[in-house]
Amino acid sequence: MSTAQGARARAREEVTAAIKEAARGQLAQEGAAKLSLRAVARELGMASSALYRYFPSRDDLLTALIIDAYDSLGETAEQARDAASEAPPPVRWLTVCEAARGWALAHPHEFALIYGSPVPGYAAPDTTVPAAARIGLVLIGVVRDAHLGPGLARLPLPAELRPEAERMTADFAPGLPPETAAPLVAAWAQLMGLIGFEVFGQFHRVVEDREGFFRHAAGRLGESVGLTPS
Amino acid sequence: MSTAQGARARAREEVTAAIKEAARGQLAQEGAAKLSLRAVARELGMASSALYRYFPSRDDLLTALIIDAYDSLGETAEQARDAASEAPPPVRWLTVCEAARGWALAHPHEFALIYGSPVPGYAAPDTTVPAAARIGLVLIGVVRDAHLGPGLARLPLPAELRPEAERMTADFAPGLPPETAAPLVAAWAQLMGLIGFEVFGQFHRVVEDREGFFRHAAGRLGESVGLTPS
DNA sequence: TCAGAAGCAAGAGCAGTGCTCTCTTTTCGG
DNA sequence: CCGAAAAGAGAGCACTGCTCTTGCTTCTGA
Repeated sequence: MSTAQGARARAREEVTAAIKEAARGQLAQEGAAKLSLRAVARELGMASSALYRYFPSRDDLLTALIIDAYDSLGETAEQARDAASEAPPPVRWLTVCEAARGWALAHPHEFALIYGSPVPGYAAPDTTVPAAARIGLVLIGVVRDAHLGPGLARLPLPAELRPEAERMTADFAPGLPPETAAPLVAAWAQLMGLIGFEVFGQFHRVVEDREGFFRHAAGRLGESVGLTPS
Repeated sequence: MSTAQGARARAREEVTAAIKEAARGQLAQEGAAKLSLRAVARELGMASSALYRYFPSRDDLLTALIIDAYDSLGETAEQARDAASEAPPPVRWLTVCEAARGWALAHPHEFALIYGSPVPGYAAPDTTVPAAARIGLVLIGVVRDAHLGPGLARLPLPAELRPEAERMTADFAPGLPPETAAPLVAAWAQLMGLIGFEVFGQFHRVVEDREGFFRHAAGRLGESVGLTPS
């Protein structure tokens, strides 16, 4: 945002970016647990204490990296959606899912940062929420497009879940039939479960044809939210 | 195993158990990242160096805790299955799923240890594999029972995934129709995705009726492997 | 314009960590 | 009973996050 607002502010932004860049490099090599402020400072040729002018603590640096990771994943998903804007919704759904998987495989430690165990304290701070929502919004958008067209199947909804489903649609998926809200949220979590198992090595000696397996599973996930293949 | 084999060996087992017990306590309070060997030693009133007679490194202690956590979850799942042995397979599936969720909510840090980001190095060592498989075997067993009875729906299987599906059934789900193998593995990963999202706070301000939402999602997960509700 | 305020960098230092080494004590087996 | 093996204790190394103090630079407002 507001650039060219004094040489000092620009320098600050540049140093901040450099710190995050170096930290991201360490993250990719060693993982979040071994990310060291002193090593980052060493790589940048500055005193470790100077680093605290930019991030008040190690956890704050990690939080910044978390937000960046959410944004990076979200942007990847958005690009995949836009690139497949001509395709029918089920294909677009699969494209977005595969883009998310590809991003996670390319950035395993960043994926672990956002969908693995939360490292700082216990729960992630609220500042991460908007960035975290991006990929969810992409998935919702694909389903909404299908609903506006003719291609969304109706799903059964147990009576006791109806109030929750209506609250969900009102909160973050307006214009969608309430029956799809819960399956959509579930599919979001399940998609990350599939990706996480692959990234974290849980499929070791279990799934060999990872690509084909994921295609199949993600396709069925799309069906579970009402996207019927042609 | 081999107890009463000399007082020395028994003392060793006791100390080993005490170390793991104290470590588990720290894990539950602070999380894996802040588990400190020295703090464990302090709590037990022994020198930190003495601890290395029992675990050659911090990561080895963590690995032991990982195996115990897998076993604890597996045992919980097995008990739930046995307690519902009279119920029809779809109900038993749901019972096992809910038991897994309950265990994870009761032991969030242990869940994070096994299904969150792998802490030591990158991938978990092979010694964890048998313990990790336990809950998977429970899920397979439920579906197999349904197959031996009349209650398993046939699923479509894309031709390009057939070899992989047949390898899977041969490897760890003999006697099951190949079409269910891939959905079963996917359901396993997706179940942990659902639980993980709830445990890690990803459903914050998204899902309110967690219990009902999970019931619904887990039930549909059962359907996705062919378990048709009565 | 130019002093004061604010921002920035650096170094020393504190408390804590994982881990290794050496030394002493205890315990077991032949 | 005695030598060997196991266990414990303590000092110490290199590292960590973080704080405090000390200078220096840049910006700002009277």
